[in-house]
Amino acid sequence: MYAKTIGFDTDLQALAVAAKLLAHPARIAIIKLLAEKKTCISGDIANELPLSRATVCQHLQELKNADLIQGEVSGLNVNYCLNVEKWQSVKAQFDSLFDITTKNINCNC
Amino acid sequence: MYAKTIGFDTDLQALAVAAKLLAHPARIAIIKLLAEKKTCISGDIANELPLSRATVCQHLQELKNADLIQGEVSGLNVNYCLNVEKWQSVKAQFDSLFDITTKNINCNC
DNA sequence: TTTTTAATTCGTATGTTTGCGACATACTAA
DNA sequence: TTAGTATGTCGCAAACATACGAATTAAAAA
Repeated sequence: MYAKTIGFDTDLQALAVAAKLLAHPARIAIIKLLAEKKTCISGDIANELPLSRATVCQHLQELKNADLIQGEVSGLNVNYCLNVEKWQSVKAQFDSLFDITTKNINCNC
Repeated sequence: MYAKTIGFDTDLQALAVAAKLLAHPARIAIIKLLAEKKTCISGDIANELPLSRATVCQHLQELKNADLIQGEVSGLNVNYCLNVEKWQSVKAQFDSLFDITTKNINCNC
């Protein structure tokens, strides 16, 4: 029942998946931190967010599973890194939606 | 516990809320339909989507509660309409995120 | 080797979203 | 009025998401 995505266009489904990744402030915050390169270390990221280490780690894994970030072990630490290409492609998907929907809008129904 | 958004910046929370609206293909499809003005009538929208009428109605109400669309009764039908200003502001929020995160990325951690 | 430290996974509790049939509402037409 | 049609709401079930303490893993330091 849930997430009955079959029947929708593939690109629509992909965009919905991308949107879901951004549907939590913690994940947006992580992406911003990595992009601004304020910190890369898992523990530091956790310290920046008002959530427990375990929860932050969960969000990190979610972004990692989506290939939006990458983690590299460095001794006792793990350095995370934004996957720039993937992030650009997410941007492109949103841009495409906004391009289509902000052109020739003529709402008079 | 869930949705522990307190502690995050307000704009971050707002963007997460906007992203959640786009986190289902049905809702993206509805927005596209209204923007492309293929149809405005509730029933026609439902017919375009691979979901039951009740479910589509639910998604419509969700978008309406977020003030992203408006519904106007016309006899026995209800014509929906994209709230262009709100949609533009959603676009602006995403644009802002992508602007910040695609400038000066220097991932070498 | 033992201890400490950082990160992650596990288990669990709880809240949220999705989907739909059935019912309710409200307007139209006969 | 009665029947028909278009919408929307309710209530339930299932799937999913979030949060965190506790246990686990793995590397560094003592």
